[in-house]
Amino acid sequence: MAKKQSKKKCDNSPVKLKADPMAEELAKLAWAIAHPARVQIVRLLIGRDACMCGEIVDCLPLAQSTVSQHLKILKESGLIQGEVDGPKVCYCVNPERLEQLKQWVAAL
Amino acid sequence: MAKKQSKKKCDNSPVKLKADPMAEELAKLAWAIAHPARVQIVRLLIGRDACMCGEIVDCLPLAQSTVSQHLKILKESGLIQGEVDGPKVCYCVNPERLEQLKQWVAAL
DNA sequence: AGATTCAATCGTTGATCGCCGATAAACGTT
DNA sequence: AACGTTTATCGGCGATCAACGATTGAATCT
Repeated sequence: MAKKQSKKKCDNSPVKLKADPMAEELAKLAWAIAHPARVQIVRLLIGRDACMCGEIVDCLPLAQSTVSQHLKILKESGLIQGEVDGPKVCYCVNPERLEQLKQWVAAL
Repeated sequence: MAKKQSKKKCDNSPVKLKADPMAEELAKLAWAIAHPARVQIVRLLIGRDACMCGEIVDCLPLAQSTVSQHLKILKESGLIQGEVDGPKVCYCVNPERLEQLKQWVAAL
């Protein structure tokens, strides 16, 4: 039987969805804020423009090493950046990257 | 010296940042799209309004069971919903939830 | 130099993810 | 009732996450 045409792919493209670089980038950014602690860190930094690492630790019910891990993840995503200020480290958001996240989500 | 008052907590609240329900909710939504495959699924559903599960499977280079897992995660986040249509299941985005994600991210 | 402070890193542990094949469950069809 | 189709779930595997304490590294202050 002619039967199952239901085997048609989406869109009529014969191949799989190509590895979408934008999907990967968005996923990476979303992953950065896919944890309550990281959301709070980002919002804290946005609200204060800049913040010492120690203050962030004091604001969260987590160990210093754990917070440092989250900061590292956020830094790797590009959402935040930290510059050394003497013995301390001052963190702040990367506005462009944050804007990129906002636009990509808005464009969904 | 009067010394550095830098020992001050954030905001001047003596306690830790309270468990922020909004942060958890946003993290949950972000987590839903924190994987390239799930981003592609969401975009696919947005672009087509609705899509059978089988079609989604055909669009991704993943096993059927894996796609089903991703769909389950997306469903649990509320971003998509699926209604049974005979032996098949028709998935579609939940516009309100998607809008919520957009607004929360935009409000960052 | 020595002591102190601050932050990053290391090493460990338990939980979860992401993937798969295989199996089960739901439904329509013959 | 038996079959085929479609989707969800189960079990297993390796990899990664999230958390912590302890240690190290860098910079400042006595």
